[in-house]
Amino acid sequence: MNAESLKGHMDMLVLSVVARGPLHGYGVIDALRERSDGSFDLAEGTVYPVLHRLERAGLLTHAWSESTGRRRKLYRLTPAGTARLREQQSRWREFVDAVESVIGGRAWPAMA
Amino acid sequence: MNAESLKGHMDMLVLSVVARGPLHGYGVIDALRERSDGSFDLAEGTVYPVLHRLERAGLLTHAWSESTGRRRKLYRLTPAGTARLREQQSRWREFVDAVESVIGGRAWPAMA
DNA sequence: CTTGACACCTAGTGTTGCTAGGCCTAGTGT
DNA sequence: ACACTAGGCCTAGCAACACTAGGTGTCAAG
Repeated sequence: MNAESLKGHMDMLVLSVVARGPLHGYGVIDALRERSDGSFDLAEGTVYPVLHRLERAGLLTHAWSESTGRRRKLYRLTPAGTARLREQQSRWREFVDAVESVIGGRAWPAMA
Repeated sequence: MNAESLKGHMDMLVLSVVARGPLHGYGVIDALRERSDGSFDLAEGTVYPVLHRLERAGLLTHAWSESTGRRRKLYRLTPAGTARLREQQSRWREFVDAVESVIGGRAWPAMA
């Protein structure tokens, strides 16, 4: 999957998977890879900065977990995060519709 | 429409409208605005660099037109541009599917 | 004779996802 | 004992990109 296509949509994707239940960084990566059927196979260096940014923005909070002896930073949505997710999903629909109507619309046989 | 969402998709959008027939810069802007029903209302400073980049990449060529007394740079697709457009559209489908299955998919496998 | 639409252009900015590294612990070989 | 992998966290710097804010010039309308 091309890197650039993700720009501007990462927040929504991360918020989406965290919305289903508390997750730590690695868990977010796994969830995105699995739910996208392998399409989104992100590096840690991609995901961690996103989590930090979202937390700084007040959309996520974290709590440390040591249960397994391994330290994990479990993130979950704040109410603002839930609201933002809903908003971004509706923006996403509009975006897809707009793109589809540009590339999809009927036209004279594309030539050249 | 948020700026960041467009990243990585501009090329496809511009190629798409030019594929319908030769267009100059302003024409591209108009076409995108109209076809997207106002969602994509781009500034010249956004579109011109894209056209130049696409031409440098061999996906577009231009010819000057002076017919109306106004100089216009009419762009059209090269064969490579047509191929790239097709490829990007199929990538677009995959991208949309991947995103949808992340945000849409049903919640955690109730998992026993 | 100024205003605004049309038509072109570019240097610089801010955001963003990625690369490439680093640190630490737990388990698995050998 | 030692190496190696996987899990888990992190950040500095890079490159791409869309946008801002400016510029030049023509033409029609008031």
